[in-house]
Amino acid sequence: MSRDDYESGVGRDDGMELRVWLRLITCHNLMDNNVRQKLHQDYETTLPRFDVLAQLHREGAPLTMGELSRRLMVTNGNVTGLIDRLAREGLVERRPAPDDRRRQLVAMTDQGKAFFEAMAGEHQDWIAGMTGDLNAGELRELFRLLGRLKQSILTTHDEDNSEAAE
Amino acid sequence: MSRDDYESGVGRDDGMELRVWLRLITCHNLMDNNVRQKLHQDYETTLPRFDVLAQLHREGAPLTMGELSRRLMVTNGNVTGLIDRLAREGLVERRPAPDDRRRQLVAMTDQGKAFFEAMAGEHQDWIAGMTGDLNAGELRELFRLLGRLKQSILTTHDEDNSEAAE
DNA sequence: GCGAATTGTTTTAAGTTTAAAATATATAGA
DNA sequence: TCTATATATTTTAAACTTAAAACAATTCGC
Repeated sequence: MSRDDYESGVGRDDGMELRVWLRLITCHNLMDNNVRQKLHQDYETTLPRFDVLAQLHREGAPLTMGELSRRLMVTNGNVTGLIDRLAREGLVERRPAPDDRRRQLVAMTDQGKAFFEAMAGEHQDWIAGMTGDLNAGELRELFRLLGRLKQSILTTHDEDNSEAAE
Repeated sequence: MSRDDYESGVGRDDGMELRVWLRLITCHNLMDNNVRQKLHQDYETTLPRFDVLAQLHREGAPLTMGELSRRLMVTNGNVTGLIDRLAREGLVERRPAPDDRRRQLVAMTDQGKAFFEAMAGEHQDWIAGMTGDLNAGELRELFRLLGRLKQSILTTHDEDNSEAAE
């Protein structure tokens, strides 16, 4: 089932840029939906919550709301709601930052750390499973080209902030 | 600003699969957020609505709710709400399918077609701009590798439906 | 120090999204 | 036919997400 997807019906003369973009969306959606569903079924949690815990776990220290917002590439208000729910579950806790009373530090609880570590290994297996057909060389080359794309996006797409100087 | 992103803090010994996945998420988020913001600023519309119109425009004919759901890779209920809002804006209209009274056909109105076509060219320019640093060979290779990834995902991630046979 | 601009977070309103249940119609088998 | 099963869509409740406004605290320039 679901042979069709985002790419279906792309005209044969669309630019290569658009075709790359549509295929990237397809891959993202397929993997994203798969991970989301497994987190729901196996751990009764959601991908955004997993992502917050992953950032905190990798940092190994509390992060501010704003830093989480930047790393997850979502708005501040979004993070507020996510942390509310994670705190209600007992997986993280808020602490006032000692040096700046505007800031909130978000720290994982022991329970949150244990919960994330229980998921993390399986999560990596899911990803490895889905990328299993690609050999090491293909993975490296894909990684390299995505790095090129990332740099291209970051250097190109900032021509709109032209009124910042006044 | 926003030098940090989803990838920051990846341990140096994480598998290459995970690193590819994180970088793919980063590229997707960067481009997705950029397109979303431009659609909002320039056309006062949203990416999901653009996506629905794009599918209808490419098909060149009405699509059922279910077919839209499959192509956009979102749930049926999601499409119901999207079509409600697009219909309220006068950009699409619902029609009962002639042969099957369960089905709803969704057709673009003339207004919807004109609106999409006004956006489509600029949309392609946005994508081309963001991918501008990659030459034709890199784009082709990225397209090919994403195709390999897509096939890998589709062939691998279906080992969970083991109770369907009884 | 004081006031203005900046930075960090939350709130608000609207839209998006999912999973699950409900509804309606069609199809297949006894 | 009649009933069970399957398919197509909508509804529901909760969560996610954004943009914009509001609020709070800091920093900067005088």
